[in-house]
Amino acid sequence: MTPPKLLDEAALRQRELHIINSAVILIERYGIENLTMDKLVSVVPFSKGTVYKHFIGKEDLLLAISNHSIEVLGDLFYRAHQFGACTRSRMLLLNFSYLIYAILYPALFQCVLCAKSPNVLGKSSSKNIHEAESLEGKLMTSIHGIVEAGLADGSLILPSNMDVQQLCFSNWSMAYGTITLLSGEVEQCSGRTNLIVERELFNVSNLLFDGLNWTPADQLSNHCQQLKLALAQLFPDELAEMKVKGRELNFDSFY
Amino acid sequence: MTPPKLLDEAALRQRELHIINSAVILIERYGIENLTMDKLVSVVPFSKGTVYKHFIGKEDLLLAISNHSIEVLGDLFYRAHQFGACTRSRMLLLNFSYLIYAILYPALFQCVLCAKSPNVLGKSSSKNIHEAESLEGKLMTSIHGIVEAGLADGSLILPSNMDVQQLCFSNWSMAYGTITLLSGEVEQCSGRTNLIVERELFNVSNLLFDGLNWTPADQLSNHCQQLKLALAQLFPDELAEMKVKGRELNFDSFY
DNA sequence: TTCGTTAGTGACGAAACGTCACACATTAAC
DNA sequence: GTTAATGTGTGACGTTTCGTCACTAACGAA
Repeated sequence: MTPPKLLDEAALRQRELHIINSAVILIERYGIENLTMDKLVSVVPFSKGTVYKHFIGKEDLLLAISNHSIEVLGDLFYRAHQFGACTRSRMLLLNFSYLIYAILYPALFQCVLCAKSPNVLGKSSSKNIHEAESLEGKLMTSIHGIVEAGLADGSLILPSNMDVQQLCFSNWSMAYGTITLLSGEVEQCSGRTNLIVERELFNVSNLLFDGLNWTPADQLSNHCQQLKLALAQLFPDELAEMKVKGRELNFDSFY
Repeated sequence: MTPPKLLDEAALRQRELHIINSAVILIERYGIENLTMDKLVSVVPFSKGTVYKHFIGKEDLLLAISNHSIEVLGDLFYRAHQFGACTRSRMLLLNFSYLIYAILYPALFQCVLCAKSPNVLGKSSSKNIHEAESLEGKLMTSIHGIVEAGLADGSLILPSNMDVQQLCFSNWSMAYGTITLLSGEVEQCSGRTNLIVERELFNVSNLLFDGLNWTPADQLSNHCQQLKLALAQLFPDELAEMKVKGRELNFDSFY
């Protein structure tokens, strides 16, 4: 007796996306802290049992959303990576693509942050955990690519005590810290009233690049103007979406 | 009829600390994801109603733990701030005190990270939220102090397009990102197998300081040796505790 | 048509949260 | 000492959410 295959991969995948999208909408509307499986089930044209066929639990669902989000981010990174500009500019663009992402898709960004907590990882399927690892690796390849290009054309020289991975991580952790603390999705507290995330990201990035002697270390006003133009070229749709949302990047307050 | 005051502040505060400490022990043993109010109540010599007199809910308790943790961290920062060394070294020491804290008190560090999520802040009492703001401000004063000292003695010059707060934030976000991503408490995923948190923190800090032209930019091996000695002087108890835990800072793999 | 397998369902039990009606303690007044 | 009034402490209980599982429906092969 041959076990019949009734459901194809594609349909399953599509249903999974449907559930994920519905969950994201709920998160956008009511906040991630109020997402419950019962609410999700009531919104989705499937029963609880079916939803639990796809995700072993609420946390597994969150991780799946996070993975989906990282794919979106990966696309932005890739575009920055292959843009036609000097390597230092491209890395700056990549950092700003991260910021655009955090501002434009706050719910997704939040899911990614939440998915890093042991709370979530500890209760997720190994399948999704592995996928998360793989996807994050993908993100890193864009960063690696820019660094390698910089090393190749001599605009960047590896510090004697660091390898490529460490250098990539420096940039990543810096951008991560800045955006996480200032993007406003992690609710803001103390005296940060005068900090503007786009300006600080610009400053911190350039400080790091200067520390690396990454050339060309343009005059700052040039650099900023250049960034503005490149972003308009690289992420026209995203910038338009931001305009609709009423949260445009503000480059005027830089000096 | 004068309303009688039966309970003094001190007793209340002491009981609150008792509850907080019990919760921390539960988190250390079973993980933050498995902390439940029922378990906590069963461990503590008070009833549920009493516990809920102190904290309006589970999230409020987490924020209270976070606040308590930030006090501990504030002490480490303060010691780094007033150490007798050049300002650049002191900032590096401060960053490392942050790392020591994250390694030594993983449960506390985790609570602080969790408390930043809207999940928690959205359900906490305004009293604790305000306290969180105030405490974080306190942390910042140690960082500010070092920067101001550097500016005063000329070892650090403010970049033309940045103010003191922005400069402080640069260091903070950088250290935050590095330690958060690598300290191992936020569960690690992808190809970070070759990254060693103490080494990367050292590198990223120095890159940032170099970008700022923060003097003296010692020869690296010197700087590292100096760091090791200063840490032993500043945080002898903490380093001893780390030894007991079997997780000593490893300075040998730096080059 | 029948049988075996797979997909889908939603009622249900377990677990956790937070509340509240009540009990107990303390002080003030007489 | 008794009573009244208010502060403090309790844990059983109602509610919400989670995740399961016994059952039904749908489908394909024989």
